[in-house]
Amino acid sequence: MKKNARPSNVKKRIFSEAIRFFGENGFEGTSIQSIADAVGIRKPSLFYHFKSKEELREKVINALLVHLQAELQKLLTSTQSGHDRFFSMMFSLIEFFLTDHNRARLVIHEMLDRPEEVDVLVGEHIRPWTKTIVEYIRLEQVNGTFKSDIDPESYIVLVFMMIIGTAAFGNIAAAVLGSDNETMETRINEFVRISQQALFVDSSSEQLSGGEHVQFQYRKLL
Amino acid sequence: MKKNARPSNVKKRIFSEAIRFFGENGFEGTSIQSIADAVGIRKPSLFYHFKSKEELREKVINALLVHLQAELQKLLTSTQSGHDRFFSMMFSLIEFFLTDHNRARLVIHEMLDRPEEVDVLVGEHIRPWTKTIVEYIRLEQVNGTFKSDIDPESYIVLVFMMIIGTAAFGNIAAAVLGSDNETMETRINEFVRISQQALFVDSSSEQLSGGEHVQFQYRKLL
DNA sequence: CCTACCGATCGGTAGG
DNA sequence: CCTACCGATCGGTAGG
Repeated sequence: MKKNARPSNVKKRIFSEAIRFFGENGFEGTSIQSIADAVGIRKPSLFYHFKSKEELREKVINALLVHLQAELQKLLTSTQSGHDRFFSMMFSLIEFFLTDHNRARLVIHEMLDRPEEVDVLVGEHIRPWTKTIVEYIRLEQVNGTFKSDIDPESYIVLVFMMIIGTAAFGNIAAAVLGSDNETMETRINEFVRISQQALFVDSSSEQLSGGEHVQFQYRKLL
Repeated sequence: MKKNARPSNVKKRIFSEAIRFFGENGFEGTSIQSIADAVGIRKPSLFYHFKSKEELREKVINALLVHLQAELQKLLTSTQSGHDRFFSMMFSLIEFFLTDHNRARLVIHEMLDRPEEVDVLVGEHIRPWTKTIVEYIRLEQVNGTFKSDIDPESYIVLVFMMIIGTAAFGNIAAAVLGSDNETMETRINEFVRISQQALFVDSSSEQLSGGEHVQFQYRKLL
C-alpha cells in the first residue's frame, strides 16, 4: 500500500520551496535548513524524502525540464501547420519562463554551475524539439520564406538566451538604461520584432502575420 | 612610504583569483580558504588586504565595470563617425566578454544574486554609454537608415543578453542542439546577422557594410 | 603575513 | 517525521 503511495504533501512542499530557493539564491546559496524552515519541518525530516541535497537538486532541475517537455508535447498533438507550430513553440517557451521567472533563474544557475549535467538533461528532454524547429527553418529557407543566411542552430540558441535573459533579469535591466518607461511589454515586443526580422525574407507581409500571432498569445501573460 | 605603495603583488593575486573563483563558482560557492590556497597564503592573511569577503566581492565587480568603462572610453577619444562608433562599441562589448568568459559569468552571477547593487554600479559606469547608443539609434531612425519600429532601450538590453549569454555558456549550448559543427564562430556570425537585420531598413546594402566591419574586427578574437 | 582560535552553520546520521 | 548529535567547514578575530 504505502509503496505505491503518491508523493506526500510534505514532499511536494519541499520540492516547490527548493525550486524557489535554488532559483532565488542558487544551490550553494541555499541551505537545507532554510528549506526545512519554509516547509515547517525539522531539517533531518527532509532527508527522509530526499537522501541528499544533491539528489534534491537533480530532481528539481529534472522536473523543470520534464514540465517544459510536456508543454511542448501538447503543441504537437494539436495538428497545426509548420508555421503555427513554430510560433506556438516559441510562445510556449516564452510563457513557460515568463510565468515564473525563478524557472529561468534556476536554469541559468544550473548552466553556470553544472554545464555538463544540464547538457545531458536538455539532450534528453529538449533536443528533439529543437531539432524539429531546425528542420522547419531549413524547409522555409528552401521555400524562400526564411532568409537563406540564417544558421538555424545558432539562431535557436540566441533566441533562447534572449528569452531566459528577459525572464530572469528583465525587470532589473530597465534601470540599466535609466528609463522608467521601458516596460516588460515593450521588451517582449522588441524581442518578437528582432527574432522575426532576422527570420523572414519579406519583413512587411509574412513577418507581420507571424508577429500578430505571437503577440496575440503572449499578451495573455501580462 | 608604505602608505603610498601601490597594490602589492599578493593583493593583485588575491584579486585575480577572486575573479576566477567568483566567475566559476559564484560568490556563495567560493570560500575564502580556496582563494587563499590558490594565492599561496594563509586564510587570515587575506583579511589584511580585504576586510571581509563582501568587500572583496564589491571591489571585484567594481573593477570589472571600471575596466569595461575604460575600454568604451578609448573609443570616444578616437574620432569616428556615429556609424563607426556604434559598431566599435558593439565590438568592444563582444571582445571584452569573449576574451575571458569568466567576466560574463561573473556579471551573470552578480545580476542573479544582487540585482540592485549591480544596477547602481552599471548606472555609474555603463549608463552614459548606453545613452549614447540610444541617441545614435534614434538619429538613424530619423535619417531613415534604421527601422522606425525599433525600441532602442530594449534592443540594447536584448543584444547585451545575447553577448553575455554567448560568452558565458556559448561553448556548452552547442551540445543542446546535438550538432558538433556549430562553432563559436558561426554563433557569433549569427549574432551579428540577427542584431543587424533587426536594425537596418535596407538589409542588402548598409547591413552588409556594417556586417563586414564587425566581422573583420571580431575575427581577431578567434 | 603568520599561529592559534572562535562561534555559527553546513550537510548529514543514529535511533526511535 | 522527531530529538540528539557529528565532523567539517564557514567567515572572521586576537595578537604578534
